[in-house]
Amino acid sequence: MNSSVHQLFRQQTIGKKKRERTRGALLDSAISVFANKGYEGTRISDITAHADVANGTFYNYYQDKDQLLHDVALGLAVEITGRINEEMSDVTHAPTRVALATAKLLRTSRKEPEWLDVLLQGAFIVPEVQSATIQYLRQDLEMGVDQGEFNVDIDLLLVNQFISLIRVAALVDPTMSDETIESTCEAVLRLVGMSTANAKTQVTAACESLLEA
Amino acid sequence: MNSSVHQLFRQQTIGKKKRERTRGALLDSAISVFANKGYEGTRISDITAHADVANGTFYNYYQDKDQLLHDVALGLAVEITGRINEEMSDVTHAPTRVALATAKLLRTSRKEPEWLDVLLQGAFIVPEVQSATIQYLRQDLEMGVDQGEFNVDIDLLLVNQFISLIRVAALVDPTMSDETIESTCEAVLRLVGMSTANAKTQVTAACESLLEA
DNA sequence: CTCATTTTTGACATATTCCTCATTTTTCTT
DNA sequence: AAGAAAAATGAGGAATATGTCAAAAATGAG
Repeated sequence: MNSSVHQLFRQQTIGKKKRERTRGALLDSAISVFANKGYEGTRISDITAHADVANGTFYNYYQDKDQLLHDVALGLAVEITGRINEEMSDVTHAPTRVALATAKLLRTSRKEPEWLDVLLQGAFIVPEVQSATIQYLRQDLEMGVDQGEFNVDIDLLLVNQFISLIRVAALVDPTMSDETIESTCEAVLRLVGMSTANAKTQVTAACESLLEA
Repeated sequence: MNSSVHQLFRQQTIGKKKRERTRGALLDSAISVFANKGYEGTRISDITAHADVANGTFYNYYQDKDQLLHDVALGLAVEITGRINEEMSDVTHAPTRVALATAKLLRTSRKEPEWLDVLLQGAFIVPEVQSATIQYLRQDLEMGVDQGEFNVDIDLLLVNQFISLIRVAALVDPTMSDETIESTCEAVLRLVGMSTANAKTQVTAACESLLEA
């Protein structure tokens, strides 16, 4: 059991009391199991087995799978969007921000495929996770419209279209090749109304700045 | 039980022997139950109850849920793509074809929301259904490139991006308002590299021709 | 209408998962 | 290191699902 590499939540609970450490183990295990079996397909016992704890231990922390998904996905949302936003704090050009954020997100998915998978599962099931996920994206999109770079109405449908393009990348190419990342970045820029040529230019620039970092 | 309105498969088996009629009832019921509970969430007993047959009857026709999903989704794919293609046999302008096909598909979803839902579930689970779904779409996309209207590489990723935009429409707005349909049509045209303005024009024209029909 | 054939039935044995809780084990403060 | 509090345990009862099959019912060809 517990062949995970990530240990996101366990990292966060080192030094804390036993209660928080076990919770971290459950959350980390949930990431792996949800990603591999899908939310519907996972059994409570899958998670406890993966976390190397007894069956009943689960119920000391959560009442059901829903609550666990909520915590896991929200934790991932905070972690991932937090990281990406921090790294882009000095970028003010909306197309660059969008291309960079998309590329960074997909890069994360290459290193930790389970994270994006579970985050997106959560975003489509738990409203609160959806809000958290959408929040920053919507800002950048509206910034792009204000800057005259994006030529499209920003509404709930568009934001969801955007997210679904991210999801498809992970689905079609789980290895998340550079090619897939670039194609996806270009696609999201076209979606928001940029020309193919313009999108290509932006993505090339953004990806170069990624390599430097 | 059996409050369905569609009866797609039962229509196809009127006059046939009992065996085919029962199979049709199971297939129609599967559409409703898969759509409402999701593939993973449905139990064999949900389907037999909905079809007003005994539990064991299911096993006279299928060995498991997978086979049923295969038949249901493939049947829907054939039915839906067949209808749409027939209605567009005289349209040779690729952007018009793509806008029209998208609008027609989403119109179908407005009248029979369960059809598109189950078709797409199948397309993401059963490879054969995915092929059947992609087939015509890919032709039209390549035609658009040849005609110099679409400015993008047609690959598996793009086709899946296209399909995911369809799916999002059904997810965000299950009532499938005219606004959602038009927005989605415009989005798919932008995805394949058309300008926002150009996409709008094409969609307006296509939707007008829909109203005439 | 007859009756061989086809189809349906539903109780049942098997299997899975959920969730509880009395007991045991571990933690960690003093 | 002691011992009260916190946490983990896992056996087992309740609930639900699966797949089988001998018997009953319906079908439809002649």
